Amino acid sequence: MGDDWRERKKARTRERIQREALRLFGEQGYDDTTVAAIAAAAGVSHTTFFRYFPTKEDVVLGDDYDPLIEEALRSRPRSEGLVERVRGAVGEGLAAVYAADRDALLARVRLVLGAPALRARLWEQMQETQSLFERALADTDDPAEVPMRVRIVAAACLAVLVTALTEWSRGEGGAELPELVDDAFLQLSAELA
Amino acid sequence: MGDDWRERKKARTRERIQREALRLFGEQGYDDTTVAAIAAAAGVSHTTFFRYFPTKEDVVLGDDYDPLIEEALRSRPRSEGLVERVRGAVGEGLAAVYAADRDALLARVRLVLGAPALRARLWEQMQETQSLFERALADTDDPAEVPMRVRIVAAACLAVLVTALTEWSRGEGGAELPELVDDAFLQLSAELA
DNA sequence: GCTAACATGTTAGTGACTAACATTTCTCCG
DNA sequence: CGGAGAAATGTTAGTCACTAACATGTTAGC
Repeated sequence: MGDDWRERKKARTRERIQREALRLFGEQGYDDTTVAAIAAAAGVSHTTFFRYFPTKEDVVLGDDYDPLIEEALRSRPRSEGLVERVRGAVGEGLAAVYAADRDALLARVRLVLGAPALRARLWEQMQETQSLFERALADTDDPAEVPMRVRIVAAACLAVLVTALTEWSRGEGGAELPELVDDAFLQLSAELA
Repeated sequence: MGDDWRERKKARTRERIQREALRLFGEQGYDDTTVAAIAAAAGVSHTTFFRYFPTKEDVVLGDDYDPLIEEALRSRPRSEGLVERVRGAVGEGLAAVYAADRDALLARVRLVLGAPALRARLWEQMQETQSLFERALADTDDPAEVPMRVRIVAAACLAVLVTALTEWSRGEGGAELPELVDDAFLQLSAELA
């Protein structure tokens, strides 16, 4: 039971660090906020910061959307085309996240796309997401079994997704994300018909 | 005329730094090679290194392929579909580079895809290439004028290109790059027809 | 209360990168 | 030829992300 208390305390510390970090990033920008400053604001030492977040980028980039999307992807009927399956699954997963966290999500996307260091890490993270897409679409767990065709579609879909996210983050409150994403996939399909 | 000599000397120094860097990267890996070691091997100080290359990554990532592809893209007939234009232009540009530099290119691609830090920068560079693709395809110089449809296609095409490059770099000498790239574009088109 | 586990802090280091200033190396002109 | 002035290079010292070693505190369970 003491473990519970410990875990709760750690979780609170983690959240405090993240909250202060995001606040400072918003106030002075990502690059101009040092890890030392975040640690100080959260009342911990910089080593503690790194014990909770392996890198400065991880404070912003960590999320758990992947399992959600994988689940949605795997449960799509195989009768649909590959792009169609991705479009459906992403739309589904997105709707949930979007309804709950729209504003926070927008702030985060803007932060990430605005800071080169974060953008770079985003791509790296996307690579993992893509690998997950591929395995889900190819219905396997072994990356080596994924056929080229599926890899190509997965790569293209992820790229389209990022394009929609970018558009959303730049938009002046005009279009909403789920709609933008859906449109983007449709336009990709339309282009080649 | 003295300027000529100066420029030539600078060019030689630059090449010496790059050559030593690539050699060391090959021997001990990217991460385990410090800038100080590269500078020492090239017989310069580390500040001089940074005067020639703004970052360690730039030693590997700089190339001049973009203007080549832009030229090829802009001179394609507008009657073709967007993907078709990209496929043609990339194929054209690639053929030239490939014929001259195949082995060096392969080594470079392997190095980049194998080192996370380099991979991250590659995406950043790709973003610029994508912006160039978009403007060329949309026949404009103003990024704001590029329609969403073109942005989507450009993003998808770049993603497909990288997928082909990845496959090539992993391949055991099997398929050759121009062929892989061409196939990849065709498979993208086929998927949506 | 005592002790062992665990979280945190301190200190010192590495490595990429920058800025300020000193030094060398040319170039060009008188 | 020789010296003024520019351009390239070196030296030094600093910042910042991140790591490792070790010390200190804090809690858990007996």
